[in-house]
Amino acid sequence: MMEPPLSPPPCDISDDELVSISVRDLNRQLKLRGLCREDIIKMKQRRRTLKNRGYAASCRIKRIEQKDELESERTTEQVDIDKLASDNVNMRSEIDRLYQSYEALKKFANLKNIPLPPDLETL
Amino acid sequence: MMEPPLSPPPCDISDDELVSISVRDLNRQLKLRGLCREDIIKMKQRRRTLKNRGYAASCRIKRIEQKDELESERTTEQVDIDKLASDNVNMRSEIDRLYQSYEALKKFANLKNIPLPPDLETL
DNA sequence: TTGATGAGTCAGCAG
DNA sequence: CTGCTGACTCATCAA
Repeated sequence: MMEPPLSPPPCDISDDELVSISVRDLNRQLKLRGLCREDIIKMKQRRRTLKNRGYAASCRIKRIEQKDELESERTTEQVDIDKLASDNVNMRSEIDRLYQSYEALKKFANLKNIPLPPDLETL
Repeated sequence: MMEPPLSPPPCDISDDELVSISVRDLNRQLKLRGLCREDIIKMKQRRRTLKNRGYAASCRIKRIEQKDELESERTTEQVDIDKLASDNVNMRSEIDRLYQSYEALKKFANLKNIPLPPDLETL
């Protein structure tokens, strides 16, 4: 987007080269080409600025990724909740069904005047 | 942080005044003070820049709030999951307990040679 | 020095 | 014009 001034390169190193080269090699190149002190300082500043541009981009990407991650975790959790809630409903009717069966047996015993041992009498 | 140049105000309106005043009133003030065309343009640009500063701040705050919101929703969901899972465990043992009781009654009937009606015989 | 991030500036879009 | 947001620059902090 803002591929702006930064002042025209005082020397013919491209941005891509400049950011990827090591400081050591940069110094070597600069000496080799015989740049004046001012130009060397400018070149180093240009390098730092280019690096910062990259850092800013990473920072933005990271933010977006973290947001996406949070959202997908949220979605996953929602799925889990739905599953658990559905299991709960099923179990609740299972409990009811078992309870009714148990009560039916007790009622049957009562009808037939069959005494039950106390430990079977109660839940 | 960067409470920077923007060039010294070509006139004595403070930043706060300048951003809050309406365009209409600003024009009135500018005319009243008899500023030249250039200064008027500069003043309007300064106003736009100040507005942008505020917009940028809102934008950052909004981002943070949205992130916080996502995180708290995530926390809430996690609490829900824990509760549902715990209910689940309890119901599972409740089911087991009821099943054991039911089976105990049947075993008792069997022991006593009491025939059960078919609809009470099965779950 | 390197990398990350808050704040400010500008471009460009949407309303 | 107003407001928002992406990209860039700079200051500043941590490693």
